[in-house]
Amino acid sequence: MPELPEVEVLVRHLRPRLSGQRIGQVEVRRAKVILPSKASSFASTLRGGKFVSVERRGKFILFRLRSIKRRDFLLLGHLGMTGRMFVVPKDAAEPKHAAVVLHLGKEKLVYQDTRYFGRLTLDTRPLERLGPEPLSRDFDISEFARRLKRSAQPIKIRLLDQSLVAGIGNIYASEALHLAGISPRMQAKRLSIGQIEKLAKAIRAVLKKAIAGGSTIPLDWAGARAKNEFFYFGPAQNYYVERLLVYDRAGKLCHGCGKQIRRITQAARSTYYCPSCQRG
DNA sequence: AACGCCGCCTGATCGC
DNA sequence: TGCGATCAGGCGGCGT
Repeated sequence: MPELPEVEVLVRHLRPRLSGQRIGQVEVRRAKVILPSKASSFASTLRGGKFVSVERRGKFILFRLRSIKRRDFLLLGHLGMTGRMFVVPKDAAEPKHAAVVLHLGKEKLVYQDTRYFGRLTLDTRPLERLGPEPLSRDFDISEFARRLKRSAQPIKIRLLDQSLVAGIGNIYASEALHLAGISPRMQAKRLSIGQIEKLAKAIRAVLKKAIAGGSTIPLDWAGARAKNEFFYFGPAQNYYVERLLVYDRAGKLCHGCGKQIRRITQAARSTYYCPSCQRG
């Protein structure tokens, strides 16, 4: 799942490749990903627009564009479960399930999404619901604690709520809880202040480390040819999946204590943890 | 208002 | 071997 680190790595990759480029023809191959815009208005709004900046907010990609009339507006991207973005030469073959193609002269930006859960849209309302950025100063521990204190849900489930903290998904929720030594099953309101502080630190540490390690996202489509395409990072040196501590490691040994990692299901999602290192 | 559950999608895997 | 059934999972929407 593309989460904050994957999106950050992708944004850093796209930024120099897109800034200053002007959009020509706009192809919407799968209309649902641009909802609620209509294909015609989406295309006419984008056409002629110039990329001014590429930023990240939570798991969203913010493309700031400047129209011919020098009016700035945002194009919002979300990768959902299986979304990818590639800047490739204009004549390059396209991957299966290319949902939107923005032509940029000698190149093109391809938004590909196997399951079409993602978005590339002019509707910026989803940003209003987001909680603080965990890697910025906006991430306030006392507010984090206050919100956790009023929930009886397991902490793992709470961490997936984007209005609590923006950008954490299924992978890094498990990873952060492991690093903090907290059981994913523990009710949010039962965490001590000490545990909450430890968790906040762990969240930041895990996300930073994943960004530095290149996260788990393939940026180079030509290189993404492994059996499980998502877990292949083009240039082999940045292959962060191998450094995940618990995620997708059921039955394998915990690096901390040597006992087996366990997989459980919470709210219909897989959670991985070490029952020995993460008690409570 | 917190919380559980469904539907959206496709591809991988499972069961017969 | 082949083919249909099942499952995964971010997130919005809806009902309680």
